Amino acid sequence: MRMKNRNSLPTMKDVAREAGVSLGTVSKVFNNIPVGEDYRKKVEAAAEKLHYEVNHYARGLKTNETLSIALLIPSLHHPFFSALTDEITACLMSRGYRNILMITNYDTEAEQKCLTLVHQNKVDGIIGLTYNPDLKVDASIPFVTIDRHLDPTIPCVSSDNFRGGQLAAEKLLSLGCKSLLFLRIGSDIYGEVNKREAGFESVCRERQAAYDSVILSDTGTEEPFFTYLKEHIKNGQMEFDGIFCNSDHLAAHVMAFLKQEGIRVPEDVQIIGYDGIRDYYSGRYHCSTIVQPVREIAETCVELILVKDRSSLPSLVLLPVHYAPGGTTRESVGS
Amino acid sequence: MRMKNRNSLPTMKDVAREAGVSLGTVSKVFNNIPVGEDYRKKVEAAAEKLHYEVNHYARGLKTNETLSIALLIPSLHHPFFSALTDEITACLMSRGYRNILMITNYDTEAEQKCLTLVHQNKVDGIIGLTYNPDLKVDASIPFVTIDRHLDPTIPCVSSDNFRGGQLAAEKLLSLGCKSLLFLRIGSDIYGEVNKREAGFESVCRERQAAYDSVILSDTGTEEPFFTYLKEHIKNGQMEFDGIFCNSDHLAAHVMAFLKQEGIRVPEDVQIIGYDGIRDYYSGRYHCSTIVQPVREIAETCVELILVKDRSSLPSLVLLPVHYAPGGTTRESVGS
DNA sequence: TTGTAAGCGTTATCAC
DNA sequence: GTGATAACGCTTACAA
Repeated sequence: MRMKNRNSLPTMKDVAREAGVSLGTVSKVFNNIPVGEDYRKKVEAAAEKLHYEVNHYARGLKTNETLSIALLIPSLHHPFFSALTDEITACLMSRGYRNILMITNYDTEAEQKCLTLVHQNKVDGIIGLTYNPDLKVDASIPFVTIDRHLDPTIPCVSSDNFRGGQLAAEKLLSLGCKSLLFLRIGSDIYGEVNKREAGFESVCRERQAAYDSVILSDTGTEEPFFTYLKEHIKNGQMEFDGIFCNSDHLAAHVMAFLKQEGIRVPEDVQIIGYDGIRDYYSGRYHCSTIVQPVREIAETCVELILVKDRSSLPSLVLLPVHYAPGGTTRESVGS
Repeated sequence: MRMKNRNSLPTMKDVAREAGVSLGTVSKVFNNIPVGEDYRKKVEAAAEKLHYEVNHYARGLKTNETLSIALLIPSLHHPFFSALTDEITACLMSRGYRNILMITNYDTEAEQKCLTLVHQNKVDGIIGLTYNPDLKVDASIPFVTIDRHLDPTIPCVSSDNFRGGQLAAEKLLSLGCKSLLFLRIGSDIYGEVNKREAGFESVCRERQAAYDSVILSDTGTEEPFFTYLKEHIKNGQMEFDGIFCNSDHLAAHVMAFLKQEGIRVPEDVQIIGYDGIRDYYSGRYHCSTIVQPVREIAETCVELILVKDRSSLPSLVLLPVHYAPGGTTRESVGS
């Protein structure tokens, strides 16, 4: 058996020689193209013997298919992002695709740079959870976004944020709250996530419930919330008795502040967050929350990115959310 | 300008034609091989105009370099794994490499299967945090493991587990503990992680402190610990006053159990865990803990995997840990 | 220096 | 159904 010049691996040519058939036949075997049964056997035996594996790079060069998808995600420190990444990766793998992971660190420039990197890599598609409102994406490569709209031709997958906001308001009201508050901090750019507020407010208005909302653009500090909250504490009594926070993360910070101010949760004020990722250590939710269907979001992204005919894709797919109690609401009271 | 047959992207040939130079010259420009200044200018202009990007697949086919590294990790739900993955990915990207992420789900077969997948993909190296004790790895491809030993020729990167165990014992003793306990649950196969116990015990013996330890193989339940602990509670009083848990995760479960039994932490018993990943929501440690240097581990893995001359690699690299109080120890007492 | 041409390991199009 | 052979887009001797 001849060794190739490099320390290199066997090629189809080697398999062909070993099996005593032609190169083309070997290729057909590995592409499930009909071939005489005896030939197939010989090829398979030879491949086995040589430990042959098809070279995806050579194949990709010919077919323009790489069986790999790039995922752009801001960070894996956020449990929602890491859960999403986990599910997307698993889902891709189960379909024979590889995930090229790119961490963008919430940096709009990094996002754009990743796209050119990925472009060089000739991936078959990109799934992106990004913050750059005017990300320049190459129309020639399949793209799916999570929570953000980039272009009407690019499908966006998200949880049903509007419904989530409604659910939160409905729940707080049914749990006996009389005066509601919505708190949000995050990116200024418009995304699906903004609809949480709209859903929340629609219920408040419909039921003629008192409510207020405070929206903070993402400056890195929640201080303004605390200033606001402080102004609304009179005689150690909170003016609001139900708070819907845009995320579980924000809810955690608000709870820490309230504790420090001597306001009890859920006795004095009930809180609902959004995301619904369970704490890894305790297995519990961090707070009562609107749970995002992480797996369904992941599966939908993967399905959409792999669709061959991209002429008639949905521009938006909304996946159902549900409410889960997590100790920051008084479930026994209302329902 | 001629359009290629497919909807395809410009190639070096196109750039060469556009710039009025030869194919080889274009290649040289993109590989930083000396070329006349005026030629370089022309090529760069043409590339810019055509939005040319080099095709990594074609290049990889020639050079046998793919600029991509595969990472095998059990899951991203575990905060330590997701933090590690985040850092490794960022580190790879900063060096112009891509991360092909593979989730193995703690499944030894999946681990092996990933390796063949990755083999096809012709990655330049593999970083693996795996559980399969007899993983068959191809010696021809650079490999670095985290926390496990596969083969003396394969570098293993880990935190200094022995020192971590020592630190935990030293800390508990200096905080006034008289009777120590070590608790561990996890994979049976021998890895660096096992040294936590040895370090802990070495200090206990040296200082002639009373201690016991309970080791559980990973059957999915911590019940036996609780049975054991229960047996050592007399009159609502715990026999041990200092517990070192193999992980923060285990510490969390032990704490939950103790709370349920009416044992107070840290008043009655002090607890130290291992890992030291801060809670994303509160920014705090989950417990007093031995902190693993996640970033350093990531950087070391990346450095080792990219080393060209693989003839003289260390077989083991231990990175320093430190202790961090996290509310489950009585810091004021001892130090 | 710059251009030319021979592969890298596949797939795909032909004749046979 | 099978076997040559020409691409795919690039790197790299080697020739000019």
